[in-house]
Amino acid sequence: MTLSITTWNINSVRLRMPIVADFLNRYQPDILCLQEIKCLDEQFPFEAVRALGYEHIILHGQKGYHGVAIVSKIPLSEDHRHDYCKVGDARHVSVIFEQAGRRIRLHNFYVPAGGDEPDRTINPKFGHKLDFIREMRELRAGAEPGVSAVLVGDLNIAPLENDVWSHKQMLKIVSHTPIETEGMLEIMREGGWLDLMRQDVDASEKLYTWWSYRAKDWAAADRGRRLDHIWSSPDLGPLLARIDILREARGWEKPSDHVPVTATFNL
DNA sequence: ATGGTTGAGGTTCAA
Repeated sequence: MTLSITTWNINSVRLRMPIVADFLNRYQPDILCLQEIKCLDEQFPFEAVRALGYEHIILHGQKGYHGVAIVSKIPLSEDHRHDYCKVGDARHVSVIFEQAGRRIRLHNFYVPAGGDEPDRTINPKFGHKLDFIREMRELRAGAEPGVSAVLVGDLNIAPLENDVWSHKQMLKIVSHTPIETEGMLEIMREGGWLDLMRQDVDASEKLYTWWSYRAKDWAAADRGRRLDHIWSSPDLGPLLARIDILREARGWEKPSDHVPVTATFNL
């Protein structure tokens, strides 16, 4: 039995519903995790999503900014929303589901972008990002006995040299500064998480999930970053069948600046 | 070194 989970920063789910429908119709993942839905819970396009066969919907919405959603063909239970840094942002939701007799906790994150200046003394948004990822260290892949774990989302950090188009030129750019990349590796080490994308694609290869809207020609310049991630507890590592990064979605009509990333498991 | 684009909700912020 297989299990497929997609993560996608959608940058307004209401505006982007046509490409969400195209994606779900074509690829049919079991579960889709969205970030930056940019709407209140009651504004979510429930009917359109349910009509596509995704009847189980868990939201943590917010007016205008942020917001995360999990839509699923598989029933979802035990949903939680953690208010990181206690600022009232909708940046996390988690659920438990069951597939092939296995219970899995799924976390969906939208980590703060952190602004432009990588110095918390002059940029509070960068400080917030550092505090947020520090708090994420508490999250253990093995927190619940008998329950496997998957963590996905837009983590807004590209941790490895080949997660950015130029390591050297990006070292002082927010998303690839050492304090962020080391902080992310520390979350993984302390929490016992596996980086499933890098299990599938060697660290020597460039790997991107996001391309800026500001480039004249995103595909030609190809100055991407790997900001979106799929992690799991160690027991799921050997069960990973493949990772698919849908680069072509960056070229769709009215695209998000992030593309869908899907992990498929053989359970 | 700089500026470039997008979305939501309003004449500006966050990304």
